[in-house]
Amino acid sequence: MKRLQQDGCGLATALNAIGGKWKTMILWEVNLAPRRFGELKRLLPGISEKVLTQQLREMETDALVRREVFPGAVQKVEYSVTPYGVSLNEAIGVLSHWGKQHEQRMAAAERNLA
Amino acid sequence: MKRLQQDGCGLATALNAIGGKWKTMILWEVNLAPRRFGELKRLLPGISEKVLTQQLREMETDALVRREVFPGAVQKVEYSVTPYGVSLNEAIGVLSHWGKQHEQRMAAAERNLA
DNA sequence: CAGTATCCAATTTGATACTG
DNA sequence: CAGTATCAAATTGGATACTG
Repeated sequence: MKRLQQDGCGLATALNAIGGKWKTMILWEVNLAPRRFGELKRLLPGISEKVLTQQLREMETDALVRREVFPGAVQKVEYSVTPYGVSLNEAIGVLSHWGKQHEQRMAAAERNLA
Repeated sequence: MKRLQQDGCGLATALNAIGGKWKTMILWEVNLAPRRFGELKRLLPGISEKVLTQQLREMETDALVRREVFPGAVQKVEYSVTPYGVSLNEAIGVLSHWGKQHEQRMAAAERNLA
C-alpha cells in the first residue's frame, strides 16, 4: 500500500491504517475472535493469499493486529486484535453508522444516473 | 470511482462517499466556506482539473456538495456543502481524531522498517 | 498450514491541450 | 472561468504455482 502524505489533521494516518480493500474486514474479523490465516482466507471470500498476507503484515507493522506462531506438528499462526486495533475499530464504527443511515439515499442517487 | 460492494454494515457506503484521494479534502474545504472551481484547484495543490471535476461530480451525485452556477460576464460556479456533507464530515472527524492520537506511533513504526 | 514468488489485468491518477 | 477530451503513467488487486 502506498501511504498518503501526512495532512496535519491526522486523517491521512487513519486512512493509511484502513487503506486497502480488505483491512477493515480483517480488523473486524480478528476483533470478533483471534483468527488463523486459513480461517481469514475462508471468512473473506475472494481475497488472494498474496493480498491477505500483505495486508496482515502492514497491520502488524501498524500494531493493529498481533501475530503469534504456535509451533507444533502442524504449524499454527494466530492473528488477534491489539488495543490500538480495537480503538480504530470503534472509530470506524462511527463511519459505518453514517453509512447505514445514508445507504438507501445514496443507492437511489446512483440508480438515478442510469 | 469504482464503488465497493455493499457489506451490510454501512461501511462500504461511507467509504464510497470518501473514496478517491481528494474527496475528504474537498469536503473539508467546501465545509469551511463555499468554494469556486478555481479556488479548489488552488487550495488542493497537485490535483488535476480532470480529477477535481470527477470527484466533484460524484460528490454532487451523493448530495454531499451542491453546485450552483451564477451567470454573468465572467462565469462563476460555486460548490457548497450540504447537510449530508456536514454530517459525513463529522464522522470523518472521529477518524481524524484517532489518526491524530496515533500518528507519532505509526510514523515511528514505519521508520523502523528501514 | 501458512505463506512466497511471478506475472498480468483492471483502475486510478496525472499531464496537457483545447473549448464555450 | 470552468470545464472536456486524450493519452500515458502509476498502483493495486488477482490468479496460480510452488515451498518449508
